[in-house]
Amino acid sequence: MHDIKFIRENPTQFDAQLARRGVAAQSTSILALDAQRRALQTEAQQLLEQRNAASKEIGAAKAAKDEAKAASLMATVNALKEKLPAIEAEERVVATELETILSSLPNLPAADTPDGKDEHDNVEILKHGTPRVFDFTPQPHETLGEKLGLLSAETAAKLSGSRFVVLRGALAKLERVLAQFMLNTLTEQFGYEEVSPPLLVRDHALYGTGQLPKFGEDLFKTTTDLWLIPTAEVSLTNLVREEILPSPTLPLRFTAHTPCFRSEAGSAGRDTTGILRQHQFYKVEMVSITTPEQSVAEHERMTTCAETILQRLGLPYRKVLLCTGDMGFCAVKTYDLEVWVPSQNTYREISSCSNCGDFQARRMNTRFKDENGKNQFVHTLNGSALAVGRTLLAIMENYQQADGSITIPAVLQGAMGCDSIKP
RNA sequence: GGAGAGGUGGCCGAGUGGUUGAAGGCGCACGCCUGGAAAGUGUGUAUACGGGUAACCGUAUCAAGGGUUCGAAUCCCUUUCUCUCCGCCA
Repeated sequence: MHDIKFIRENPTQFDAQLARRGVAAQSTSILALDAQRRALQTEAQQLLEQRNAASKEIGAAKAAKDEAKAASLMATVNALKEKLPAIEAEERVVATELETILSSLPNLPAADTPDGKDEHDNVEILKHGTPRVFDFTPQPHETLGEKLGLLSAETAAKLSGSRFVVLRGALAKLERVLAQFMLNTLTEQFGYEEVSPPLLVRDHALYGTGQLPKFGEDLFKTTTDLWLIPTAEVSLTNLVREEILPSPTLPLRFTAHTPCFRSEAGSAGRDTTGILRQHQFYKVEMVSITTPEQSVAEHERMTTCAETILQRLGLPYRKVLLCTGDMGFCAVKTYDLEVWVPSQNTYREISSCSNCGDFQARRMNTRFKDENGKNQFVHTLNGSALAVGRTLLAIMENYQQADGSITIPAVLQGAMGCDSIKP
C-alpha cells in the first residue's frame, strides 16, 4: 500500500518510480481523487459538527425542561440530516476507488534496484562454487528418482493430477532431513525463532502480504473461504499484523517449515516434469520485522543466511539482483539465489530474499514505537532458506553418480544415517 | 455442531440513551517531599484523519460493519473473536 502523503508531496517522483516498473503514471488521477475525497470529508465533518453541537443543546434543553426549544432544535438537526447521507455515500465511493488504485499498484523499487524488463536484465552479483564436470551425462532428477524407485509423478497423478510427486524411502527422508538442517541452522546460528503457523488463512492476511486483491488466481481457496498459504511469508509476516511493537524488540526474526500451495495458473507448459514446479512443496521461510533503519542491513544478512545453507550443502549457486521488471509486487529490492541444475545446464531459482520496506506494514497496520514515542510503520523482509523440494532436486542432480546412486552431502550424513542412496 | 456468557484506553475495571474520549485503580512521565530511596503528594498520560504557518480547532474510534434516534459504549441486526458446558473428533 502506498502512502498518500508521499504521493501528494512527490507526485513526479512517484510516477517516475512506477515507470521503472513499467506502470503508467498515476499521480494525477490519484491526487484528483484524493482532493475530492478530502473536500467531501471536510464537508461531512462540518455537518456532523453542527449536528453534534445541536444535539448537545437538545440534551441541555431537555434537562432544563424546555421542550419548545428542544423541539425547534430537533427540526434544524433533521434538516442537516437530509444532506449528510448523500455526502457520506459519495465520500465512501471516492475513498473506495482511491483505495482500489492504491492497493493494486506495486511497491516502488529501491534506488539500487536495476532497471529492466524481465529476468534477462537481472544483474549477477556473484557465483559461488564450480559446477561439477561430469564424466558421464548427468540425468535429470526425475529420471534418477524413478530409477531408484523412490520418486513417482505417475503415482501422484492417480491421486492428484499433474504437478505432484510421491517421494518414498530415502528420498522422503532426505527431504525431511534437509528441512531439519535448514531450520536448525537458522535457529541455532542465526537467531531465528521457529514458528509452526497456520497453513489456512483469511483473506485479510493475504491482503496484508500483497497476494490479494490482485493475485487470487494463483492461490487455492477452500469452501469455507479460507485460503491455503502459497508461502509461509503470509503466516509469519501477519504474526505482527495490527500490532504496535516496542522498538527494542526489533528486529524480529521468524522461520517456519511449511508446505506451500500454488495453483500455478499461467505457468502451463513450464517445468512440467520433476519436482521443480509443483502445486505443493515444502519451504523453509525466513521473515524479519525491522525498523526502517535496519532493513537494508537485515536484507543482506538474510540473504547471507540462505547462502550459508547452500554453501554447507556444497551446492554451486549464483546470486542475482533482480531488475525492476522481474521483482515481486511488494518488493523494494530482491536477491535471488539460483542453484546449479546439471541436467538443465543452468542456474535455477532456489531462494528469493526481498525487502518490502513499509509496503506490507501499511497493509497490515504494523507499527513500532520509535525513540520519540511516535508510531512508525515497520519494514518487513522475507526470504527462502531454502525451497526444500528444489534443494532436494539440486542434491540429487549435483551429487549423482554414474551408477544412478546419489551421494549424501557430508553435513547430512549423520541425520540420514548413510552416505549415499543406492539403487 | 447445540446451549450460554462475554469483548471498554498500555493493563485492570465502572458505566443500559444526553458535556463520557470515556469514572476509579495500576502502570508510565515530569514535579514536590527526602541526605538518598521507598512511601506520600501534585500534574500529565490514546490513535487516525481533516482544517490551520502555528497555537489550536474539528471528525471518528468502547471487537468490526450496518441500523434505530435530534443524540448510542449504552437499544436492534450481521459478522468476528474469547470463555464455560454438552456433542463430535486427531
